[in-house]
Amino acid sequence: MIDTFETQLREHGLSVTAQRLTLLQTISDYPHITADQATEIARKQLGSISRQSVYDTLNMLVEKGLARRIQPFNSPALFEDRVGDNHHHLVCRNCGAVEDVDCAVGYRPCLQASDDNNFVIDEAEVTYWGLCPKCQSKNSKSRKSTPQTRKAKS
Amino acid sequence: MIDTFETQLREHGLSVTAQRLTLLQTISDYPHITADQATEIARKQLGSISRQSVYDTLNMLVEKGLARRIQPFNSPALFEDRVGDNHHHLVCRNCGAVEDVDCAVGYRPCLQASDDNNFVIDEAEVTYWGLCPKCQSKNSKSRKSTPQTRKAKS
DNA sequence: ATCAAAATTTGGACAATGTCCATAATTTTG
DNA sequence: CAAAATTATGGACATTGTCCAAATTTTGAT
Ligand SMILES: [Mn+2]
Ligand SMILES: [Mn+2]
Ligand SMILES: [Zn+2]
Ligand SMILES: [Zn+2]
Repeated sequence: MIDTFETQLREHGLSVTAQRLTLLQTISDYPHITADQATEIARKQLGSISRQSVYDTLNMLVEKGLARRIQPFNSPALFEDRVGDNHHHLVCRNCGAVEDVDCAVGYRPCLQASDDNNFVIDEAEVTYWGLCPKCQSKNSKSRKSTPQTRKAKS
Repeated sequence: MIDTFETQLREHGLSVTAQRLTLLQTISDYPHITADQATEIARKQLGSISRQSVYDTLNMLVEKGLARRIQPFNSPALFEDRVGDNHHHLVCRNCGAVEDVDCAVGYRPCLQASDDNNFVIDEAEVTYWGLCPKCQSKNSKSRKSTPQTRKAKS
């Protein structure tokens, strides 16, 4: 799988470095991860990596279309490797949990704004706000930020 | 008009203070304003107001449904007084300009997620990303720095 | 109008997230 | 392998926002 990552990097004219390969693996394993969490995980692989490299790499991956960045209120940016399918996100107002949700209407329907004000639109980001099942029952008044610990994708 | 603001505050069980009246006026005058910009403007009215009061007040107005907060990537939170109509936003990737755009399909259509994962959804935030007319013509002169655009050592 | 309780405001410290910059190290090119 | 290009590093710095305890203002009841 790391091999595919190398190919992806080369196809985009990017140097192949251990840092980039590791971060590609990381966002593949942990969807909706913060830069900080990615740093922590990458460090277990690499021994060390600078914070700046993590930001540079994640930003660059987004730029190249190899990763996607979402930014819910009250949360640092989250990164994921699921790109190109224009999917959306459910975000819990209480605990910050994030879930993927497929586009409601079909292929990139949201790119049709009612009036584009002469903007050239390339993406529609949809965030559904609410309460996750756990926070509905717990009725918990607690917590505000700090994305919770995440489990790796199986 | 300040009178209406006073009524609004009382109806929500809130004390009426010069700071709150001024900020209500401010977000009415300047849609999509940052907390910092609001502070600057409010200070011209009031002489002084603490940063904390501005945040407290704006957050509280959002909480009470008297204001709305949007948070585009790479931008501080923006506040506006246009609430309850589920309108959306165009954001320029280059200069950050924000424009209102009415809901494409009708009344709160976006609250219909294809699969709600058992979340209780109360809002759908839609952000259309692209380039504003000005930035389309100006080309990439004022682009923000990315790993790719950073200068090599001199 | 006056007073005490409740609510709000203030300022300074602090936290979180992210970028800038110069230099060092690594990777790619030839 | 050496030169050139690219990338990584770390430390300073900027921005945005919150925490906290003391001071002030507002409210509600005499
Ligand atoms: Mn996702
Ligand atoms: Mn708006
Ligand atoms: Zn939750
Ligand atoms: Zn623009």
